[in-house]
Amino acid sequence: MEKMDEEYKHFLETNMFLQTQEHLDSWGLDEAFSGYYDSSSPDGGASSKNIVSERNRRNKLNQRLFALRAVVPNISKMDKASIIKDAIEYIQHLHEQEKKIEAEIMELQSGMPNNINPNYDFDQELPVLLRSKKKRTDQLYDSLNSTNSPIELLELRVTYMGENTIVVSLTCSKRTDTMVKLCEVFESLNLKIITANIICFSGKLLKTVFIQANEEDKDLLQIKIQTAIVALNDPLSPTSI
Amino acid sequence: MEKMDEEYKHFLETNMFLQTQEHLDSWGLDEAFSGYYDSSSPDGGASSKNIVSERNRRNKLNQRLFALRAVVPNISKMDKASIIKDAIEYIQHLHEQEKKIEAEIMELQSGMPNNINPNYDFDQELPVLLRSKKKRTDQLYDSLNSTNSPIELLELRVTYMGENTIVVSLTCSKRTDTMVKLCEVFESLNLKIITANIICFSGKLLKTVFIQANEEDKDLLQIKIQTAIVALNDPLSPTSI
DNA sequence: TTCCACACGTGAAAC
DNA sequence: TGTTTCACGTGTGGA
Repeated sequence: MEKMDEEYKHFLETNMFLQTQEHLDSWGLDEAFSGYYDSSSPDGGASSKNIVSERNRRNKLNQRLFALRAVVPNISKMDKASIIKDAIEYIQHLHEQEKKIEAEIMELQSGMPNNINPNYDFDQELPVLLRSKKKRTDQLYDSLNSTNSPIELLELRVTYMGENTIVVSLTCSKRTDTMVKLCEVFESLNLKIITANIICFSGKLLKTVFIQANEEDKDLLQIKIQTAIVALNDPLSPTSI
Repeated sequence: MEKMDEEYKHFLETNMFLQTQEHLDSWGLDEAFSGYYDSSSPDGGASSKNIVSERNRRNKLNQRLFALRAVVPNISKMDKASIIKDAIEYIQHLHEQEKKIEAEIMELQSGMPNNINPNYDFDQELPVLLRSKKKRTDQLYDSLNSTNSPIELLELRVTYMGENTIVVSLTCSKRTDTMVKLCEVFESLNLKIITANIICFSGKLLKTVFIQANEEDKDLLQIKIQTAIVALNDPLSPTSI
């Protein structure tokens, strides 16, 4: 039995060579062989299903690792561990870069929150912030993509303007009840609103709200607005955090 | 011998439970045990080194996978394959995002060269851009930093909104004659202005202008506004381009 | 030769 | 129940 396993193993590896033309790739892309043993194993009976299952699992894992290698540039060593390591470093690199760019854009828009750029997704700008915040952001992302919600948020910016004033500027699709729901959101937050303004244009609603608040309240305010909109779009979801 | 292995295995897993307090994490973070078998295995001699080597290799791999899970948000399942899958999707997500942001900054930079951010290098983000553009950017940068100009432009965005309408949104410092000079600029450009609005706040002027124009005119309009402001600030310089 | 990385089969545990 | 996932020891082939 061991002899047969060995032969099968060699057969498999040899075929991998032929398939990938590179011995360094020998541990990936053998999904086509997953059904081989399966068809020739009505003899084993007992644990042969476990064998093929395990083999499929390993193949899947290697396939994933292969795919991971594909999306990460500058992979020096083809090592399994090295691939994961490079992927980690690459993600961290992207995080840093994102943080930099976020600071850049933050500064760019700090003086002028109510600019309109419809094809830009704002919540992708929050990179390595607090995990809870990120989670909430993702919930928001899911919620805003539900096309039947009254508020489809396209952009949200909260900027401190100095003199204890925060400017909230948001863009959303113009739908039925959007305007009233939007007002309800800001009503519910019990803010000290100095002045507010809504412009309707080109199927979009642009709302600008000047709020009396401290600079430290900026982030909290943004979170509160986001969660309020999410809760309004999807009252069933437990967005209590 | 198998019996002993089994016992050791159970011992290890039990300790993992105690260590991680969660059975889902049972396959990670056992680096502390890597030296255990090593010290108690002068008896085997032959292949026991291979055993401990293989164990170390597995531990390293699991550790890496654990670290990978840490840098990827939204990991739903703790599955090995799922972790890699989520990592792949996350990297692809970041790639898309990067592309978007690069386009965004491209637009920002081409439309608003007089932004101030000394500690960020645009050249890192824009690899093969035209050099002439960059040169012109520097010229404009010099012009805006003359603190005695009536218009110190802080931000300028020109966006096509659909329905033959372009929205110009700009921010500048509030100084003497800024408002009238700003109006003169837009007067001089002979545009089909639908509506315009200026908000003065916190030492800044925020001006929004809706202009009837085609989408193709967007970039040209942006340049015209920039050059008009520059020419207004420094009438002596030959900013005819 | 040793070292390293891998695929394999196997039993157990979790869902 | 069975299916899935895991760690383990082992043998193999390439540096």
